[in-house]
Amino acid sequence: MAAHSIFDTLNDALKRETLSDVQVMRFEPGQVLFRAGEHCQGLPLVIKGGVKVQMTGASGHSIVLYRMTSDDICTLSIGCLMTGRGYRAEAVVEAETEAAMIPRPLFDNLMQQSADFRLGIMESYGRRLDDLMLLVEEVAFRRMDERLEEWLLARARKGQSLLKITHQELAVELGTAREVISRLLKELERKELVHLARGRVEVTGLMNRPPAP
Amino acid sequence: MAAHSIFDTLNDALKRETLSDVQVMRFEPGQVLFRAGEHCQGLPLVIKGGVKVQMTGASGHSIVLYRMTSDDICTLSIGCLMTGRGYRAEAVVEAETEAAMIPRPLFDNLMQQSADFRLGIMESYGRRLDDLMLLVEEVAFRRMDERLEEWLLARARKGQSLLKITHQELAVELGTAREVISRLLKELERKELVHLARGRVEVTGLMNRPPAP
DNA sequence: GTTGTTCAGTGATAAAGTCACACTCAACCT
DNA sequence: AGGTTGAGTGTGACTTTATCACTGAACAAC
Repeated sequence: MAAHSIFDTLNDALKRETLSDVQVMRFEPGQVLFRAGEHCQGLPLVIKGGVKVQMTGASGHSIVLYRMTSDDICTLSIGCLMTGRGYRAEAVVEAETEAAMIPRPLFDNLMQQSADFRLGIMESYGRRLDDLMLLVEEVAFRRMDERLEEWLLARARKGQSLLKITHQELAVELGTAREVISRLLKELERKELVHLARGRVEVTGLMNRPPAP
Repeated sequence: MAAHSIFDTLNDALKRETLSDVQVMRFEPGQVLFRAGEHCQGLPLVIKGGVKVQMTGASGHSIVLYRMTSDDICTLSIGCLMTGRGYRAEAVVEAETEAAMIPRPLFDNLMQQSADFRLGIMESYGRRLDDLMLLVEEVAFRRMDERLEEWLLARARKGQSLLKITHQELAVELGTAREVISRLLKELERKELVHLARGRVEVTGLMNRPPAP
């Protein structure tokens, strides 16, 4: 199934209007799309690249909530745009990203004119809610060693098995403390499932595990 | 600010059409609006009452995700309706509830015709995302004793301080095990902040605490 | 009453989070 | 080159939370 942008569903007139109103921006890894507390300026639609959305608790700990990739619209921004409240999370660019910034009037217009656009937005929202519900369940009930193994395995499967990541970053991925990750990784190394180096985790022996449930 | 239904924003023609298409249903406490795995039949809009939405993990443990009250539309159902997937959570009626069941065609129609209706839906979604993000943070980073105290305090403030609830139910509210709640409550009783009885928690000494952050 | 059933209490143990600090490696700077 | 710096990692000691396996208490139905 070829990925296709939500814009492809628009008719020619709408597409022309969209192209004239939309501002395409480029972002480099590490750049911050928005921070907690800031107000929404426009609605980002990721054309290509990767952005992670994470939030920081009162304790100072952070956790990655979800990721946006090609053709994802930032549902969080819709909420901020509609209610006028500030962001509760922050978005950090991971891979080189192109995003279309949709101004509010254009968004309103598209919502009114295109049933497919509406459907796309609703589906995005549905997926985000699902993601977050799943995350709540994970964080509340699942064991950290399992979650870590699954995370590493998922990354290793799609891409190389040599991951460039620090223990601290892994801790933020799973919403725990760095020490916990360090100890669990040591344990995995003892079982010869990974090989560790500074800023690196090489997955060596997890590959024939049952996939995530 | 008087609560007003999202329907009040509609013009007369739409309101007439809506009233003829919508089926108002009544639910008693304990009834289940939908279960995990089931497919969505129509979009519930709560007119009055209270419904809790909770999910159960693979471990068999449950956690309350959020609640719906007057004028809340079930955003979870929109997602199911749009994507055709089954529910991931279940909805349990807490107080006697009246809800309008909106069929898909009417929903599509309203989304097309009314900007205010669209705005209302978007705002609902925004609130749900916010709720869930906050919940993730709570579950991931906050201490259980604090969360329990805050939960009891919030309930005690709006209503009577004598709560009819079991330890098991409290455990589901906070997404933990019953034993944990039992021990924490015992500790609170020892500090003379609550008084315990079978199926009851009376909040006696928490009232002059700092409100939730 | 007796008999179930739901609810609550508790000890033992394991997993996870917190705090404090030491060590290691790589980059940068005279 | 040697030294300094800072991010990244390892670990012990301790607390909090989760899990397991029970026991007993309160209530309802018979």
